[in-house]
Amino acid sequence: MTKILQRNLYREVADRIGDLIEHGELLPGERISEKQLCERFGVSRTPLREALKVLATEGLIELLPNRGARVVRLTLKNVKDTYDLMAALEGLSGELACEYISDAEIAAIRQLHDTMLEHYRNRDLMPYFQVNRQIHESILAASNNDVLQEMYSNLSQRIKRVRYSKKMTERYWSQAVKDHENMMAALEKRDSQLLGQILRDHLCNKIEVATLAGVIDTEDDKSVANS
Amino acid sequence: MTKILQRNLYREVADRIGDLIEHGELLPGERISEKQLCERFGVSRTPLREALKVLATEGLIELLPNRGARVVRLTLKNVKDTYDLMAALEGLSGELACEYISDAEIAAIRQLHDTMLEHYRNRDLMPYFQVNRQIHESILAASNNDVLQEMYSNLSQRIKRVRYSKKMTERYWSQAVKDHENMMAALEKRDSQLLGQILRDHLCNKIEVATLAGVIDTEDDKSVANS
DNA sequence: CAAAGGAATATTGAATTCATAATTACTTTT
DNA sequence: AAAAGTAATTATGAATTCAATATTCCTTTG
Repeated sequence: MTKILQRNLYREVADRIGDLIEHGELLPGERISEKQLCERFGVSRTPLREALKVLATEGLIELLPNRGARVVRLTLKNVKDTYDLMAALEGLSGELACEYISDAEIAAIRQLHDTMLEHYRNRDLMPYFQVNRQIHESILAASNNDVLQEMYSNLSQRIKRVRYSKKMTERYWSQAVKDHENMMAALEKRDSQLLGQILRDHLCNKIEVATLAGVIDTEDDKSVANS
Repeated sequence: MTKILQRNLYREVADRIGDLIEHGELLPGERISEKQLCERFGVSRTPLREALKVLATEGLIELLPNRGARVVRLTLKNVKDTYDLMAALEGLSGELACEYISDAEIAAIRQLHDTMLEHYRNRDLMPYFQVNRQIHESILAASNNDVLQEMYSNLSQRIKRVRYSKKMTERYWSQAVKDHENMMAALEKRDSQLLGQILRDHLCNKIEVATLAGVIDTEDDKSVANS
């Protein structure tokens, strides 16, 4: 309901629609009413429609000519494809990071790594996820490849809705931690090939069909809960 | 000058502006005049501005608030980053292709491969490039990953301007052909790890700084020729 | 009562209009 | 004549208006 009065209106609107999608206020398959969103954001249809076109390009919504916009339905295949792609990108980020990363940056990641282990020992799932994400983001940042970061960020956006709803079994979790031990070792040796390989195969980058079955968008217009 | 009268106007306009960029009619750094393009395409500013926003999202142009749009300047780093990324994507496409490709599809690629060798023997550069591209596209298609294909296509678009202006030295060319021999063998064995590795390291995916120095966008507004 | 047809309504697509910021051209001053 | 300041012009940003396509709701017909 808060009125937007910033410059780059279309980008602002696009971001806010993105938030609505992420938080499940706009459901997959459901028609997106331009009028409704205009009123909600307090803008005219011009910047709103620009935002819709941008979001369609980013792959978050799809535009049906003369029949409005709707949130993209995340099929199992779609999510699997995205995971595969993100794994490849993470692999590349690891390879490049080894070439460019400074000792200080490695030390910072080592810090994060140890913190994460602490959270694992305490079985603090949410803090674990948080620090885990920070580690991967740090490696990505160290890759020194802007295009890579942009692409990864876009893919991340697309599946945010379903990503962190994974359930962690004990076996799964301990394997993920082992992967991270190996990652850390490879990074400290600056072994780009090895780190690349580990990240490409890293458990978190491999989709677990079973764990996702429950959060994938269903056939009918109303999606299941996806918090 | 041909008037556009199709539906999905903004997409049509975006594609045509993309063509103008590719063919060097719009130069990097140069300000893009909305009025001029509107007159050229015979459309109003509304769909044109939508197209500009989409092209900015696709990374072909950049929008400066209140100061218009301009074609993205391809720096050496930018192109290198894109190449690295595309190499990783090709690697993934190879891995996935090995899992999904049919015997018939392999046979088709073998055909292309042999044709390409013929062009190499005759030193027919352009036909060689053409068939070479077809091979890579076939593998990409066989990967059965739509998200991957979409992203590859976007990256490809971004650097089309400078991509096929590479000069081929004899040494470079013969190595590229050797790579292809190995690719073909890995594919026929459906050795996903091997094919992935080969494609990631494939010569054509590694930027040759020297060969690109001449075609990269320069500092001044007028770019060098890029045909 | 179900299905088909057709007006009424609502929604989208695109042009136009209005407001505001940037650029250019023209003075004025030193 | 060069620099600075100011008016005129132009370009961009966003709202509004107009046109065309879908959708809804009601009537008609079998």
